[in-house]
Amino acid sequence: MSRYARIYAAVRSVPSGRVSTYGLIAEIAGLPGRARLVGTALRKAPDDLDLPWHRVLNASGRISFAAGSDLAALQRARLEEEGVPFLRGRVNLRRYGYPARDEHLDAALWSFDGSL
DNA sequence: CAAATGACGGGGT
DNA sequence: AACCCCGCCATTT
Repeated sequence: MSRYARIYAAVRSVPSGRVSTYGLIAEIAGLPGRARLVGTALRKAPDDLDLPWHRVLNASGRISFAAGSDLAALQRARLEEEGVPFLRGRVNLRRYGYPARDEHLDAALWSFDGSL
């Protein structure tokens, strides 16, 4: 399985109404420390894959697209649409982050491997 | 092949 | 919080 395929699978594992981060997605995909690669993979992702790319934020809970850009507006709109609120331009990862503190990373890894 | 680029992240100021 | 700076590394010039 290619690195991109694992990244896409990890992105698909983020539930609606929750958000993850580039770094966490990389870790779940078995590519620790390669947050930038997640961005590269999402940029190159074919549209027909229908990935929930909008659920991936940076480590500060902020949208990584330039403020005011169309993509930034779309990402925020899609997140708010599924119940993820923004406070002063950022999402509270404590509440909406996936995997949450009690949903240990090991558990996320396990379910990820099982849903391949 | 060398240099630049970037949907990142962490540490320091 | 807001910057700045630097390490990271696959991709693209």
